[in-house]
Amino acid sequence: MLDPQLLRKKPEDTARILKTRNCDLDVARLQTLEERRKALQVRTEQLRNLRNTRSKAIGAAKAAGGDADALMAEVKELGGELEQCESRLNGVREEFTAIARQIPNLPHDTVPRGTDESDNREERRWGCEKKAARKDFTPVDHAALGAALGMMDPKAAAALAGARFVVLSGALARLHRALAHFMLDLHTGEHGYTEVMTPFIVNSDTLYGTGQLPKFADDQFQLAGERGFYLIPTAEVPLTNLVKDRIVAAAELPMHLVAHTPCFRREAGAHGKDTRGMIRQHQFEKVELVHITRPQDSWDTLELLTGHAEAVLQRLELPYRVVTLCTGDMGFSAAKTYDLEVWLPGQNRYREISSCSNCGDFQARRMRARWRNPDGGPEYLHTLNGSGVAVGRALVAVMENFQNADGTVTIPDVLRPHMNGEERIKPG
RNA sequence: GGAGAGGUGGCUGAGCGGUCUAAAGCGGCGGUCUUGAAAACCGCAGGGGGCGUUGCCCUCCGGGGGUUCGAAUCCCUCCCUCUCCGCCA
Repeated sequence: MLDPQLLRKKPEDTARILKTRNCDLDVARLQTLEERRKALQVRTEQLRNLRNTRSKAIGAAKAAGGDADALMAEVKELGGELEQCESRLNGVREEFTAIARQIPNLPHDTVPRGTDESDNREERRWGCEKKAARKDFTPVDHAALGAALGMMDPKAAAALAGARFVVLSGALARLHRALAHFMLDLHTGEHGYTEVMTPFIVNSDTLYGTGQLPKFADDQFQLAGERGFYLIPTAEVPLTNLVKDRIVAAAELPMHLVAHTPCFRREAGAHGKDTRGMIRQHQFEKVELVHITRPQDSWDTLELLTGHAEAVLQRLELPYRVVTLCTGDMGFSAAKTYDLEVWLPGQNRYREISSCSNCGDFQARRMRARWRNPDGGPEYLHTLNGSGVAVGRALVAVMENFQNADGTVTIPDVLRPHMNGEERIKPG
């Protein structure tokens, strides 16, 4: 959520910036609501003050043994007007917040303006020599490789659950696990993260905190029943919400958290997209990095976080590039996002494998997550998150980049300790 | 699943229809004393919001709803915690 003061005091400026994010703000409506709110709130508080003082007078009169009938009649009448004012005020407030909670975060000054991914700005590339060196045969995609190895079975998964699931087996299942373990070891051992294991089911309040609700309800898997449970779409949700409704001590900051979790997504708007292979699944695993920082530290932290995600790809020797998402391509809660796109020879293109964002105080405001600033009062925290990295897509990338002409897959050096020291995955 | 007990400020914990403007203790901050520290004593301290912003006011006792002139206190409901029993990886 944006600072409501921004919407109240500078609606035009805010609307102009939001326009670059394909978001139209109804400035006139907001101003009307704000005028009504002001008048109603002042009146409501006056009435409440009157009621409180009169009610106390009744108590005092009764305690003194006097007669309070006249006062009681007066306060009863007052209560009627108060009730009316309160309900009108609530109506105005509800409409205001209903609008406010649908508004995306404001982009940082360094974010390129644009409408879609073609306007994203490439920052750098890594590993291109390696990419060029592997042109001695025509690479196939991971789905074909996996099928030939006999270790990747979308048909079996379809029979179990439906489309957009996969069954892995043998060395490929193990490689998947090895990737997750390698990433966790790297982030906890060398990058200083604290490993966290969280619920994979959360309530609606938690999803609201990170911005998935109310606007993106269609992307979530909701569980049947009255409890309002959802499967997490990413570990960003439980990790970030660890500070929900808290005022954390300065000494606790910054927080660096990592979790390996499954992620569940409806992929509601993606019919017919990436139907082959395991690029886009309803269930996938991800190692997620979350930072909770003081406001003054978040921009440096975004660079640090992105570096940690890049380190994963570098150790795996996977060619990639870093792009800054343009205003039109950014996620709802982000102020700035770097995507890491890994090279997939089977598709002959770069595909997203990590997304690192600084959300500023946007999520913190929704979560009421603050810290005690020694120089002042409580202040909203800044939150960042990044994939470090998507495990399923990392498996795809390793398979396609490390494939050999004979259909085998060489195991990257850093994964071999997790693979019984094996050097290759062969059919069998 | 059955039975019961609870959710009050950073923590412990009193209050159970009207000076609650929430006792008291601990912890915290400031001061007195001291070479320094401790002890003792004195004082200050929550979050959110509004407005005519040296100040005044509203709101918050797990969430929501209700009763009442008035609710931390009574009623309904949901959530959470704890104890005992049963079941269970």
